[in-house]
Amino acid sequence: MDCGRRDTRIRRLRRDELPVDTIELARYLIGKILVHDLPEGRTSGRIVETEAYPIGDPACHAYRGLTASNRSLFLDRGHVYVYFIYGSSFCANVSSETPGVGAGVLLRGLEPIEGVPTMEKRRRTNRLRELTRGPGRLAEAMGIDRRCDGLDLCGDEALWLGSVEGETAEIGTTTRIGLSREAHRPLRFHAIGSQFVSGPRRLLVAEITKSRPLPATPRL
DNA sequence: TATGCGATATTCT
DNA sequence: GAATATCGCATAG
Repeated sequence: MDCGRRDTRIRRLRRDELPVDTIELARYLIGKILVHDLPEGRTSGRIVETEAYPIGDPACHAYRGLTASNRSLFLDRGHVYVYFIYGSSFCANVSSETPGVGAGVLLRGLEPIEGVPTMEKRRRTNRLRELTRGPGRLAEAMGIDRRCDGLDLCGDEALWLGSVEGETAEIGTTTRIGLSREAHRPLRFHAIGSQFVSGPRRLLVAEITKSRPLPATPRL
């Protein structure tokens, strides 16, 4: 892979580039970039693990209909839904269907690109692999909390989705993690070979669905 | 590497 | 009151 003078600037994704389908979006987001610009600096990383929570899925937070807490899942695709779980962690999702339809994609793993020192400070550790591996760690490292709920990732905001040209990941498909309902469905996607994918190793062996290597992390 | 456990806050029953 | 899309630490092999 070319690691020379190529311009690796991150380009903002437009909403019309996002698939209008939860499962397709979950796959599409593997290899894309999540960026958060705050006064303390930019943090960014490559998305390496997602889970789909599609329409009609009992495990989806939108399954029982619109409430005050899950309303962001019903926004047009490309908005953030943030929730707090187990008394300890925030998790970030990307809304994934048309306005009024509730579904989302959980972001579970990120490969840090920019702002590692900021992430280390937020996470209170300097162990690289533990900065952004897992949904709660990812949100904490990126400075994502309930204030981000409802933001438009495709708008002109501090938190946004980006792309570096030419990226394609070798994507593995497995069952989702931490569920008691609908636990059998193959709705978890990950970049094969990434050190920043969560969950037990045995899950990494599952079906390979694409076959081009993830490029080297761009130096920005 | 893997398994188990306790802590914790919010939401819904 | 129960359940939960988790984390960090402990322990065993």
